[in-house]
Amino acid sequence: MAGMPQPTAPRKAPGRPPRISREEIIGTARRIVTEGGVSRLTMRRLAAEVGSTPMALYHHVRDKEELLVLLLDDYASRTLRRPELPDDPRERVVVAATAIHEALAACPWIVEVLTADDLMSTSALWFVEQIVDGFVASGLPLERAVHGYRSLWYYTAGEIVVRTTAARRRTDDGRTTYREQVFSDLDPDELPRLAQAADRWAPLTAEDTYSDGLRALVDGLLTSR
Amino acid sequence: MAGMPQPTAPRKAPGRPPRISREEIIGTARRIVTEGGVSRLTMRRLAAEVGSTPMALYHHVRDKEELLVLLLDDYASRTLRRPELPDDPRERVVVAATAIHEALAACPWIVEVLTADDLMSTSALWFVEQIVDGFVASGLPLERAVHGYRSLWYYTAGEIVVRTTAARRRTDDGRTTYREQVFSDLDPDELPRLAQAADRWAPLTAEDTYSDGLRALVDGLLTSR
DNA sequence: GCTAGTTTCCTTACATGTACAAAAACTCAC
DNA sequence: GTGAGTTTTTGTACATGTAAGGAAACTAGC
Repeated sequence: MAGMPQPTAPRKAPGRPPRISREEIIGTARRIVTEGGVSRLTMRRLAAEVGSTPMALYHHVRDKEELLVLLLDDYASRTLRRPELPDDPRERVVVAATAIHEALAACPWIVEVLTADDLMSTSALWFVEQIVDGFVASGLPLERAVHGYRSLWYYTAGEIVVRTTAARRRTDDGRTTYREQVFSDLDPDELPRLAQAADRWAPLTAEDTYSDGLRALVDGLLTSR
Repeated sequence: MAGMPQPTAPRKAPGRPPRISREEIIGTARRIVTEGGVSRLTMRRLAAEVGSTPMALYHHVRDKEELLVLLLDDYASRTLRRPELPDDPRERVVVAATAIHEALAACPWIVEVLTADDLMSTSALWFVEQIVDGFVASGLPLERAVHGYRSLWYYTAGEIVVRTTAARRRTDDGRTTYREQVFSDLDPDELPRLAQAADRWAPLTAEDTYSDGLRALVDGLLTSR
């Protein structure tokens, strides 16, 4: 039995044996991001850190965007913890959506990836299941339940994308933005409500109203017929 | 009167006279985008088309992102038409939000810019006013009305960003995505609802349910206290 | 005219994502 | 062993956004 192939794997695959793996790439990418932020994550740096060349990465990952999606899935799989769900199906939906939102809001990089059409990390599927099931248990037909989940996802992804981008713009530079300037000279005759709210606009839009809107959306989805 | 400065402008500004203007830049950028899509819009091409150099653009525009924001405002100002608004304040909100959504959905470039914290083109302010006013007229205090508008914006921006990105991914390549693959082998015991909906998932999520979700959100915002 | 000051523009340079093609490292059939 | 086939890696090259510094074109004061 001495001439046997490696005991761990029969070793049949032809071609040049890989020196790096997708897992290694993702792990190193995660380290780079947690250490220095997502802006430090370049294909060249990543390649250097795994001891390879930039183009070698492209045999394990289609492009940088896919790498970020994989990073998001990786992140979700290791931070998403299933919460205790209440019995009331409506509350179940709210709690599951809030859990997703909290996890995503805590990792504000990957905003670009949030534009994925779904949160389809395997570990996130449980949450999607709970939401859809909560809708069904509340009386919605399955089709409406899926649509309801979609609406929640639009709202959740939109909230995070909009808020983190706004925050990024604010820290980028202290220059008066075009938008602030628009608000300073409003015509109270043409736009009375906005003029009325003008000075309170910035603090108002800075408030965290995610759960308010979420509850409203869930309520609306469940009562409309 | 022969030695007078130009009749159009007294000409007092010191410094080298500009050869290009922000308006010219935006106009040319709009032409490039409408002719060849947003992918054709590079700083170098834009500079060439206005007869200048790339870096000269940066004296009229902070960076490419600001250029895109300006393009969006430009687009909004010339395509947003104020619709007839119904008397019922709730319907007013729905109609105004739908108008914004339609205009934005029709121009799927600028997805990146949609992540702006608001739609603050001057021409869009009227719509924001109608939404806020509709909420107030329905009995919400101003503060809640502004929050309501915010929720609508999250939902609307999220819908457009998610949907257009999904569409882009689909046309990019016909390869089986990771997400499709996840759905093909679901454990019906752990995720019964998803397994139940699995084969219908793609068509279901392709349906346009914006107005359903919008109505639900508005209803929820108006009935919750 | 000349100099100083100001604004706009241009040249050069760099970091980045990634296309393309060739080289390298392996398996298998002979 | 040799050659064909396959997969991974590498080297080179290009387009892009944009930072940095200097040149150019003007005005105002002398």
